[in-house]
Amino acid sequence: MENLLKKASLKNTKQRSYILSVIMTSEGPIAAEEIYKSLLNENKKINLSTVYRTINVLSEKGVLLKTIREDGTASYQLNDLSHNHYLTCCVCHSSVLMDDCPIVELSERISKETGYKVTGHSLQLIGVCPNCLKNNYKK
Amino acid sequence: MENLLKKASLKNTKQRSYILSVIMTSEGPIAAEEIYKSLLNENKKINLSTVYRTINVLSEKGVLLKTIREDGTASYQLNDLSHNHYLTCCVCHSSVLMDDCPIVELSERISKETGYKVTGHSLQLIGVCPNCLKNNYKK
DNA sequence: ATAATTGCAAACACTTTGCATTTAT
DNA sequence: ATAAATGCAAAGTGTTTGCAATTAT
Repeated sequence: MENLLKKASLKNTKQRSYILSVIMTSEGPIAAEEIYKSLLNENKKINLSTVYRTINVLSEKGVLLKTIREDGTASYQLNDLSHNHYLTCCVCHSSVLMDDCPIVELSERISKETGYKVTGHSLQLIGVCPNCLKNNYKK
Repeated sequence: MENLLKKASLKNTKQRSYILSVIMTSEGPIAAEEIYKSLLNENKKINLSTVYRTINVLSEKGVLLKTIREDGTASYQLNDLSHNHYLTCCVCHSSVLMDDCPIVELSERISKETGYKVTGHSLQLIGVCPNCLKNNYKK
């Protein structure tokens, strides 16, 4: 964890390690407010701005992968090979996590085509869940 | 265009057709505010709320594909086979359009696995553009 | 020592909502 | 006729920012 911070050339503060540990133990991509509340629950005092600033810098540095949910809130997870994406129902807004990511190969191809160094991505599938299908798209 | 509205069982109002025509002639995914300004430029009077309400309902009905940009603003395009995705630089926030979409096949597989009817997706690659690479990630 | 980070409060930007009026079916 | 859509203004929500105080190197 200190490694991650060093790699990003960021100072190792207790707030940052709190934030990282929440992200690392989270089931899926997690939003700023959720990180914040999770820390308050553990009696780790922190300011919400600090959470925002930290996840921003970490995702700019490529440590975190930023995914924006259908409602526009940003969520974050470690930028490793085993990260997840959501499939979200556009009727009832429920989500399921998909268990793999199809973008890895694509990234390399696009890198060559554009000259960009591709460091991450945001992917989310939208659909209608079985339940809403059954109820004819009624909420 | 009236077809699209009928398919979504929505009334055919002039505001809606204005909005659709802007989206159809746009280069890539376009945001609410941009649609709004584009219409004002053409002296088509419309309210920003109407734009928001229209694109929301159209994307819920699967007519539009909603993509959320790295800054959290939602952008919209027709949900057809030839839609585009962005590759955005996380340092200077410049974007390029990628010229195809790798998600079509994935969608079918996920449909079978989850029971969801997959109606769309949001994909965006994040990276560092050639220029920012050259400047060592400095803005 | 000093440059980076944090907390706080205030500002911001995008988006949504309630309600009265207008419009398409 | 009536249910849906629009305009307006006001509120909401997630996020960012300026600045003084604190902290890691």
